[in-house]
Amino acid sequence: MAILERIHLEILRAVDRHGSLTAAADTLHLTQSALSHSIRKLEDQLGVAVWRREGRGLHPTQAGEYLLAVANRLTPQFAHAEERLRQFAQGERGTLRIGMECHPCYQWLLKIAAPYLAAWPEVDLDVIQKFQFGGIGALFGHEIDLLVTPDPLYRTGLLFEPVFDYEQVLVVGPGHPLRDSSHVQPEQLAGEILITYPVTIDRLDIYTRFLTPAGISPKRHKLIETTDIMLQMVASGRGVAALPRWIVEEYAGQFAVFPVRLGAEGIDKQIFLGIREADADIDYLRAFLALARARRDSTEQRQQER
Amino acid sequence: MAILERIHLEILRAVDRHGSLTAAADTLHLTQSALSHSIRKLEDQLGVAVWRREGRGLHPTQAGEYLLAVANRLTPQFAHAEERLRQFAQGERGTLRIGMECHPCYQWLLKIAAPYLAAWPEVDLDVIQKFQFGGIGALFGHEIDLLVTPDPLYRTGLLFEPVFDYEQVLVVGPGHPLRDSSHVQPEQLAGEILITYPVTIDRLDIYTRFLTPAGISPKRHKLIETTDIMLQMVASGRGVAALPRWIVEEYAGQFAVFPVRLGAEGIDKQIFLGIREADADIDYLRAFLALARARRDSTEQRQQER
DNA sequence: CCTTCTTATGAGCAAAATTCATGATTATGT
DNA sequence: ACATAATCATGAATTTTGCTCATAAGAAGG
Repeated sequence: MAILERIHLEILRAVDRHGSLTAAADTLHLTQSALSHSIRKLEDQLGVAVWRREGRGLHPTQAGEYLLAVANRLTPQFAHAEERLRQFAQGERGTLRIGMECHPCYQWLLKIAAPYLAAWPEVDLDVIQKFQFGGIGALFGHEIDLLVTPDPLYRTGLLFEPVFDYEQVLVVGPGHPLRDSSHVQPEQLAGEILITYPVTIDRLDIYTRFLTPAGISPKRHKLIETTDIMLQMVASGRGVAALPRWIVEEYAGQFAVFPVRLGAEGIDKQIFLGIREADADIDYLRAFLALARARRDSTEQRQQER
Repeated sequence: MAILERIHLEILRAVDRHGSLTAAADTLHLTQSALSHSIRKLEDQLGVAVWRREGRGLHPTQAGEYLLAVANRLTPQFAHAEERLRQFAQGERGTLRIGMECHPCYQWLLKIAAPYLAAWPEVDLDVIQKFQFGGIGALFGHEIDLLVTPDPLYRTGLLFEPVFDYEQVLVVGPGHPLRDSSHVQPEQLAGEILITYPVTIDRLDIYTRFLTPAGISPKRHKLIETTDIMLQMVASGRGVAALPRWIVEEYAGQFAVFPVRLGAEGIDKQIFLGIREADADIDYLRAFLALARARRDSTEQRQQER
């Protein structure tokens, strides 16, 4: 069915550039005879001559001119495609699809993204926050390549690694009675308005690890999407929230908000990165993990210095 | 050197469209095994997987998605090129490059061109009037495919055929003493201003076949490029010219010009079409000759009816 | 659980591509 | 003008490639 092949286009181009079959054969690492046979067969199959043979010269016919134009258009695209695929093979190029399962994760990712994109110019990032079957499912189903989550699920085929430790604290406004307390007990929140991100209660540590074990509920529960607005509400005394300590510290200059330890021990949390085991040797993915790891180490050091 | 071939792109597309190797194999008239081997080899050579194999399904990897996009872009271009070349082979498509060696020829060509272009929508006309080595040379050197000339040169490799007969006449204005003469003798032009196209004298029949044999020269010789201006000059009594009788008749309504026979016998001329013998079987070229021939026959008939 | 449908794989074979050797033709240089 | 060198074409031999067949292994569906 198919008559015209890449090799024919390469031959047309080479002959055009080098002026003769013989010269073209050298650059294509074939013999003059091979090219002659090749084009002869093409001409037979198409029923049209590509060249006029005049003495020892070859001059393109109208069909040959047309075919040469096609060759000049298509041949570079083959070469380019092969180069691209080589980059894919080397792990230099690709799209890293990152799934996020927690709001603080996103704040963390923003800090990693900039240096990563600079180091891997041929890699695109794609951040996805809605999954049909949860983050783990998305990882398994190849919807994403990397999962950023506080809840690792060690399963065969998946690899998880902690990349960020932090303390989850209560955030209160400047006029709040708990503002200067060393810590807060669950009972002290019974009369409070609690502001959280709009997710189910079983994914909120302040419930699962603080209020629910003590059998306490806040007076009211408000849902707010963004961190800025949440902190604005807290600063103006309209409620309290639970957030990572480092986020509270980061916003301290902007809003009058104050961290209070949750319980005497505090609630310690970790963010994990999860990947498919099969992807463990993709360069740009390893590089992301390495960057996250390096950042973790330097952060720990800073925290110890305090 | 070259790894990626047209067949790989065809396979990628077929699998994408039909969902499985097996189904794709049917449409490509190959076995499932052939496709499997083919892509496997491609993957080995590129060092990158095209599909993730999951159970009995094939899902494109990032590289596969990219390659599919390439396939969707390039594959139709191959098909289109083959279709074009098939048209070249059938003589349905091409560019007919016509060389013109005489001014009246051009007037004649205009009449042929319209019906020809309508009948051969895929054929382009290209009219060329300047040749480095004359019309015959241009035909030999493949600068043109068809020569319209009053001077056939029968040579091996070329075919000539007369397509138009006409009488070359003297044209005079309304106040000219020769206006109603049955014919003119060379001596009567000795005191005239002769207007001709700007070509060498050996290509002007009024010299070669009328004035020069009688040893006569006109009083002055003016050169004018276009037929309209030439006739305007003649009509206003600024000189006389030599043109085909049918051109004079055609412009008779527009300008007050009158034909006078050159000598008692008149000067009879013919226009010939010349082609390369090797091109004699090109459909769109034969069609042009046939159209010219048909027109000649109908014109002769009209002339006989008078 | 068995059947069915999928892809993968290795061996053998057929076909295609390539090379080799050579001939024919035509520029080129002496 | 003639020998020389360079070109492309061609047919046969050879190598390489691609394809099919037979079959295995794995997964989906009734």
